[in-house]
Amino acid sequence: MPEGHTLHLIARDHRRRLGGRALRVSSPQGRAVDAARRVDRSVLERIDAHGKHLFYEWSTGEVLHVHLGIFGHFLDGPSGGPNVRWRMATDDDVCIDLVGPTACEVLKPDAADAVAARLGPDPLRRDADPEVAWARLRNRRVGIGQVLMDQSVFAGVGNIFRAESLYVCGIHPERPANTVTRDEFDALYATVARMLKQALKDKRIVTVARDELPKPLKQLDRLEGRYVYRQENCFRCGTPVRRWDLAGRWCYACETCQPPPPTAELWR
DNA sequence: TATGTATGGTAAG
DNA sequence: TTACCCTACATAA
Repeated sequence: MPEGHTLHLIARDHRRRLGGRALRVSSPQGRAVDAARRVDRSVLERIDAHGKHLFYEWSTGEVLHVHLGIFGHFLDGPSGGPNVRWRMATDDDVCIDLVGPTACEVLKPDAADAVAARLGPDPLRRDADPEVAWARLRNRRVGIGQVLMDQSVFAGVGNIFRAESLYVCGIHPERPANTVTRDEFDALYATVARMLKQALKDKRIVTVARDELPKPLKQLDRLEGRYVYRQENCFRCGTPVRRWDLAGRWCYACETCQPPPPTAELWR
């Protein structure tokens, strides 16, 4: 159930424990047996996180592509359960199991590149280029809230970072993307980048600025430390937070701090 | 114990 | 636009 920073944490952990070693790869569940056989006993040379996607490069030249989706997660194995899609183990003590992923496939380099090429800039990566995001969003008429969640525009942004970054920038999610100014875009990109980096450092998502927090980080409940995401009232002004369904996902906004565009009001 | 919800994305229609 | 993937967790009963 990750947003982008989680995948970078996983990549970092797997790099440390599995990187550079010949691994025993299997699919106890049976669903990816052939794929596992193709890389079994080869060396895991490189692990890359791009947005919510993970890429594992093997000495065979092939690439394992993983996307966790809502349900997917890694756990330290061997877990014994019948639902392990993918297992990577060293000869000694490390065993990492993958359960319930949306994607778990072994690809040729070209195909893996094609997956990565569809993704927009991930602010947690050195190669992230904001201009790509700007170019992909500036002509779109749908709400900026929808565009922010589009992984081909911003890679790594999920529902929490969407709500919180738009809040911080004072932009309503229903503002058509093509009405977002260059200055607003720059602020939005910088905000998303800052939030992702902070979450990477904290290993959790606390978007409220440190000097606004009412109590120490460690004492914050799971849902605290957010301005509007899953909040009853706006953190700053107390206005009841509006929640509505946007393309199948809950969207949150404070319509005092984030003035709705004129067109949105006509529909209400 | 049962039920509902979720930080996501794809493929089918 | 809908169905699906098919887990973990919180809350209700």
